[in-house]
Amino acid sequence: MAKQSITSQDVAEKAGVSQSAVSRVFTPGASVSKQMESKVRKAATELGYRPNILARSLIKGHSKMIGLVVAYLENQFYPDALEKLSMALQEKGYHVLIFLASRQAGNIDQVLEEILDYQADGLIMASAAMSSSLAERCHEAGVPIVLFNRSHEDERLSAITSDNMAGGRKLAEFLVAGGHQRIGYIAGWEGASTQRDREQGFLAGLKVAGQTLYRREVGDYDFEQAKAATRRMFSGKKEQFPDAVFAANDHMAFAVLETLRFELGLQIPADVSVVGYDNVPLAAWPSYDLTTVSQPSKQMVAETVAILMSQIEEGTVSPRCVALEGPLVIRGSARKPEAIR
Amino acid sequence: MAKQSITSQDVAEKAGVSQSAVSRVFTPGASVSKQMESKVRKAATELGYRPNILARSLIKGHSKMIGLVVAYLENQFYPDALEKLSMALQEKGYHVLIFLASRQAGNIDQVLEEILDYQADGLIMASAAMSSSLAERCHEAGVPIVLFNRSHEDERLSAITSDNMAGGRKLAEFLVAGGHQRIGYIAGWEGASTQRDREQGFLAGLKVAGQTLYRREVGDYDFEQAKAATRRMFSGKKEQFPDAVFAANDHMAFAVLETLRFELGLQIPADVSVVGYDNVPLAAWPSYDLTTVSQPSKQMVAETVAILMSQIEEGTVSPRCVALEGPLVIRGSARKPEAIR
DNA sequence: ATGAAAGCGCTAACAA
DNA sequence: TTGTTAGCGCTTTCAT
Repeated sequence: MAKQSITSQDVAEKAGVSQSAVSRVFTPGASVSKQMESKVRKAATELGYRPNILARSLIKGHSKMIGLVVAYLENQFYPDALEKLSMALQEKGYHVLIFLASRQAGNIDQVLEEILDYQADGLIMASAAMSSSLAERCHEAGVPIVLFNRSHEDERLSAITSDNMAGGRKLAEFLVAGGHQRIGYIAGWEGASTQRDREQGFLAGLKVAGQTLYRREVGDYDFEQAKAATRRMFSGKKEQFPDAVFAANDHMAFAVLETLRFELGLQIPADVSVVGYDNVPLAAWPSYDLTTVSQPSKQMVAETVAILMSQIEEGTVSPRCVALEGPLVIRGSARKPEAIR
Repeated sequence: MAKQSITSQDVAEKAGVSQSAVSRVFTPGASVSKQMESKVRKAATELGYRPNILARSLIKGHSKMIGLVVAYLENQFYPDALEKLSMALQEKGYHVLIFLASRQAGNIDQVLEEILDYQADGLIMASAAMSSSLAERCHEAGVPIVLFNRSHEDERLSAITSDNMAGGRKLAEFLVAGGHQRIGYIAGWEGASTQRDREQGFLAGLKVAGQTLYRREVGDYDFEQAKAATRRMFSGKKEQFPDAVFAANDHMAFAVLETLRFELGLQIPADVSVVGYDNVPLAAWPSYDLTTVSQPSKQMVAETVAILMSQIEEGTVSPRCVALEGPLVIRGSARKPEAIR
């Protein structure tokens, strides 16, 4: 087994030129003559030579790798985002060093350090929190960080989200317009900015209509916990059940729907309306047909990559926070305003 | 912005020792005295020093990075596997450099080369095909490859799958025992070994019972295509509809269920039984309640990592092919044998 | 146990 | 345009 890889030196000898000539041929924008180019390339392909990126990175001071931290892959929003992010970065010549954060995020900082040890040029945090001391460290090391689908009070961090407040408000307005009077809310993980903002917007929307939250339970953005939350919310007298539920994301909304239909035997939306947030692919499947707010993930990814690139390439460390508005997607899981005319 | 990172030289100066002493402190298993250790560590933490892994990799000849190629993240089997794989590798001190293969897999080889340029110590191919010339290249470079959920005829490649033939057979036996007479099959992507093996096992199972396939359509492991395949399969006279369908994976089975219920108004399993393969989380949700074969993803991941580690660390390049058997998970989407007694 | 010195494979001045 | 030389930050002989 020939573990030894081919070096530029090998190519140089074969082509009868200097080692640096070989380097130049593989360095975009270096000055090489036509014949040198072809001579070297010939030798290189014959030997199967490819430059060692690690050595290049060591000199250039950048690795063309982006660290990506992501959790909750069960929530289909994230695999989808991961795919888009990875594709977009690849197009820019970057590659993704991934870390899956587990639920008990104790080890996150440690692994982030490891990612930094690999000289990652930037960091994307899709969900998951990091300590502000680490944020400090990254800042000092000149490694830009952008939060994806999370906002943060820290001045040094860029953050891309959808406009969760506006989205929450739209949902409230829609439910109110649909004639709902007893509106419940299944909260996500309380530590998440998405949870906070969606709820805040939702409450504001209700308030404008002179309503308040009828019931509230916490589902922690988790499927099983959302089922439990639903059971709690729909306990007691049937007449006092909520007539509408907003689950802070689609993933939980599915749990709500499953529980309502199959455990409590309720009709959707005749007995109770359900709305979610994210517009994951599943939301469009007829079984769920979920009314929800669409996260503009394509734009979110584009913004994320753009900010990262500008911070890396221009050395700009002026953090930007962007909240992209996403449309309300009206489907069949909630009674519509027209229906009550 | 202090883009300059702290080097072992900086630490050495601060601690008043040689640079190589610093290196030894951070090299597990090197001989350093207690006082040297503490002196260096003190200076290191004060400066916030961490070794540059790229430089280390350049010397050691390995990067502690594993390249991972994955596609079809909509099929929840893969996010789940990705998570497990990443976790398991992390525990071994490896990190994952990921590449999302797009459907039009033309560029796969190119990106694989890029991953190799990063001196990845090994490669995991979860789905997606690679040219045999590239496999050759990896072999020559001494980079072990293991196929995850795909088998391959190439001698040089290790491959971990579930026992797709056995799984297909179990499903056939189950449907036959359930009294079904007109059994249809929605095939996955014809280029995939999983598709081939599941179908082969399924056909063998039918044959034992004296049956043959009633209808067959191709769904390419894609949701929309599986819907179209279902429409084709259930066209014509209602009396001639299949009474059972095996979709080559759960992802397509969901499409079948949606189409049958909401477009054709059929009852499951009263009018037609549906079974899938993978046992993704969604299969357990009451809306689908899908009878399926479970892929033992935990064991598959463990085997994959074990093989990779042994090939990397021992330099063994004796490819192993493993097919792990997974149980039939009986739920409500298919008529059960008891029901016809 | 420690320091000096020689590279790992490459890029980037510097000459020529 | 090309070759020569000096490193990038680290590990690893080799002396001491």
